Amino acid sequence: MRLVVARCSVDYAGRLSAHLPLATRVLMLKGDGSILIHSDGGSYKPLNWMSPPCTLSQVELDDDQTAAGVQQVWQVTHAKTADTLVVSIFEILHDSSHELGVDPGLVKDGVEAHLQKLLAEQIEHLGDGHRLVRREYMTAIGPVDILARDASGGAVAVEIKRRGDIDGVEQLTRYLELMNRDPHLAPVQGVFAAQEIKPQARTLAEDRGIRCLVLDYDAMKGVDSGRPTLF
Amino acid sequence: MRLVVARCSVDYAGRLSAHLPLATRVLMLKGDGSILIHSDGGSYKPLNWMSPPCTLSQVELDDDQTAAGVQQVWQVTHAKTADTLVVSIFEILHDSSHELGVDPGLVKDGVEAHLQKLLAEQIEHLGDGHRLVRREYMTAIGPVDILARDASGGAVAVEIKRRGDIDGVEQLTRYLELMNRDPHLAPVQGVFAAQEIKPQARTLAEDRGIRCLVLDYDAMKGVDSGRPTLF
DNA sequence: AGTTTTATCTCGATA
DNA sequence: TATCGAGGTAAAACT
Repeated sequence: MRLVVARCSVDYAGRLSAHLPLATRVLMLKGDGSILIHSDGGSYKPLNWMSPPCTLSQVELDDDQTAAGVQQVWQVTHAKTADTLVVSIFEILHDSSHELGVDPGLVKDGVEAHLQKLLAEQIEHLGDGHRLVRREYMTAIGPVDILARDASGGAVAVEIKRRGDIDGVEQLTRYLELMNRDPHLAPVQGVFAAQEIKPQARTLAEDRGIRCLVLDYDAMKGVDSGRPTLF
Repeated sequence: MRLVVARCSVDYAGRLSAHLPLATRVLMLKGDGSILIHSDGGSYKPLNWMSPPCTLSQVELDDDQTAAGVQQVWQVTHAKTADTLVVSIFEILHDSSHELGVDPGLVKDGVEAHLQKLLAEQIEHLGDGHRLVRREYMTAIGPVDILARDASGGAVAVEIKRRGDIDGVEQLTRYLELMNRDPHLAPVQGVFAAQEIKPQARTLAEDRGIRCLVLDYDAMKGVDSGRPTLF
């Protein structure tokens, strides 16, 4: 990631043509070759940009550009569509590079968070006599969605997904390994709960002694907070 | 404009809830209070953000946060919707501020301009034997989009709109009145060209002897600059 | 100013 | 891999 603050003008030719007159702006050059041109306002959308996959190259200046005071010209070309972005730099006011590494990415909590809340409230879905210990039970490698105790007092760890895939089973397996080393918890029963569980995930889970539980989101919503559905 | 590179985690609560685990990212703080959180990849869309109008405030740390190694917590709250973005900063790797000034903004060759360009290039859409005199033909009350000559040399004035409404017909009528006073041009035939022509506009135009022409933008784009479409 | 349409849309999910 | 639909859509055009 390279951050440049510069007086520049920009020309884009692609799906449409666009031009940015000379002004001071922030240029964000990402590791994948893409570039964003931001002003000090507006929304998250840049004034102009080039999406990956693309390549940036520095262009030789012609006499007109030199006479106009241009110091550098960057040409960013899209690998597939041949869209081009030309940045004419008149003055660089700041220039720094930073190693960011790969981002773990955004975790969206919509239905999944709601499912967790509902199952915690309606813990009887796990089986008769179950009671909630806590949501987001913290372990060294992250929080387990729900920790409960069954009728005989045995620990139950629940991983909740909207769509139950193999990844979710692997995740729960890691939690179970860790939790089963804790003498206060072991033995811990695993429950993989989801609105829909893929056959492969179910096979893997059951092979590992993890119980699968399909949740009916709408039905659980209907008795949300103990208030039965009106319809 | 303040640029910060930091190890941080981010939580957003608004229309949805979202969480960004601890990682190194770029924080762009704009003059209007808005904030963008970018990783070193993806497209122009930030991982997370807050749009203006919003305010940023620094929050006191609680014991848990201090114990976890948090150095600063920023809370950004939207002025209207009360959406909040909480940035927990563990380490600041870069921090710089820059005066950018007001941006003159993007100049776009929009769709209407593009339609004009396309029709000028494909002037045969006006009819066999037509040839372009010039685009943006200047008159005392403003430029006519296209001036052409038909097969017999008669002047043709074209008004182009994306959506052909009565206003456009009135506008063309004024131009025609003026141009028909010019002995070098008169008599001038009017053509009202648009992607879509409203029935009222068509009725008015034809009542005034103005020809209506519906343009197929996509088809015209397909032969843009003489380069035929590949599909 | 409120509403509708567009977008260099982006982005995820699905067949 | 192409296609479809939603988006914290945002932003422009139109009523």
